[in-house]
Amino acid sequence: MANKPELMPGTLDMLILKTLTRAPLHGYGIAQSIKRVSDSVLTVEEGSLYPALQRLLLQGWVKAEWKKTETNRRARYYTLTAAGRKQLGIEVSDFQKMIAAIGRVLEDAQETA
Amino acid sequence: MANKPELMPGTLDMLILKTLTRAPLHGYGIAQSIKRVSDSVLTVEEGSLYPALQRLLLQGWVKAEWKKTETNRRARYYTLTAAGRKQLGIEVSDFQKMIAAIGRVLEDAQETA
DNA sequence: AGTCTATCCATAGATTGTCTATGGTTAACA
DNA sequence: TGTTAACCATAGACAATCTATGGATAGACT
Repeated sequence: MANKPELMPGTLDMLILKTLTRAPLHGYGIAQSIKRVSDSVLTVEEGSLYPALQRLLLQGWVKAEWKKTETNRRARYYTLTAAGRKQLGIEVSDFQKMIAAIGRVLEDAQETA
Repeated sequence: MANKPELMPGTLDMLILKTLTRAPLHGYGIAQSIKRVSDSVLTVEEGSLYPALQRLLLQGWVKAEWKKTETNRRARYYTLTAAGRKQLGIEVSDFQKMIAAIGRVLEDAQETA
């Protein structure tokens, strides 16, 4: 309870998949992108990122291949698969449903039973 | 990965605290209220609820007392404390910040680096 | 009288997903 | 030469949820 999480549990896979809709990226780049786009509110630690990528690979939602970066380094690039794109849709929809429901609880003044 | 969670991890304490801003309630009633207000999207299982209430008690965010319900049953009523009210404010604010950040990632078309 | 359902409490153990901590390689630059 | 940033990855700790279990009692129905 001492430290605030930098991420909402359960949303990481969705964030990664969404990030990959724009272009294939390596792990490090994914983490940077999420941080940048979220104005540094969301920070993906490497200890969360790489296990998550393994999960996504296993599920077949992304595929990976080793390449060279523009800076001449060896890196593993991840690409969204068709199944991954579909999964992203499901996750976004579930997420928005959840958020809306939580919103109803937070905003509710006095509901009628 | 087979079953979707009925709750977003990390939001339960907030939902409970919010529910108690309207009136003191017993555990069972809290769960019912959350379910009702959220149109059954959010379901708090008893195995999540009671441990959560213990946490909240320990933190001093709620206090409890045994009473009789209108239906003449023995139940433990929880009341929000001043500290709990403050904590709720913090959690809501953090939550909204997170949601906004996730929204930026999900909506983003093409950001400029 | 007996049984069923809903109301109410609570804990134990499994599971999941995050975190921290660790350890490694290599390009670029001071 | 050493330091930093870019990259990969795993192990183990930890937190929060779930499932499963167990119990008690009021009220309705048979």
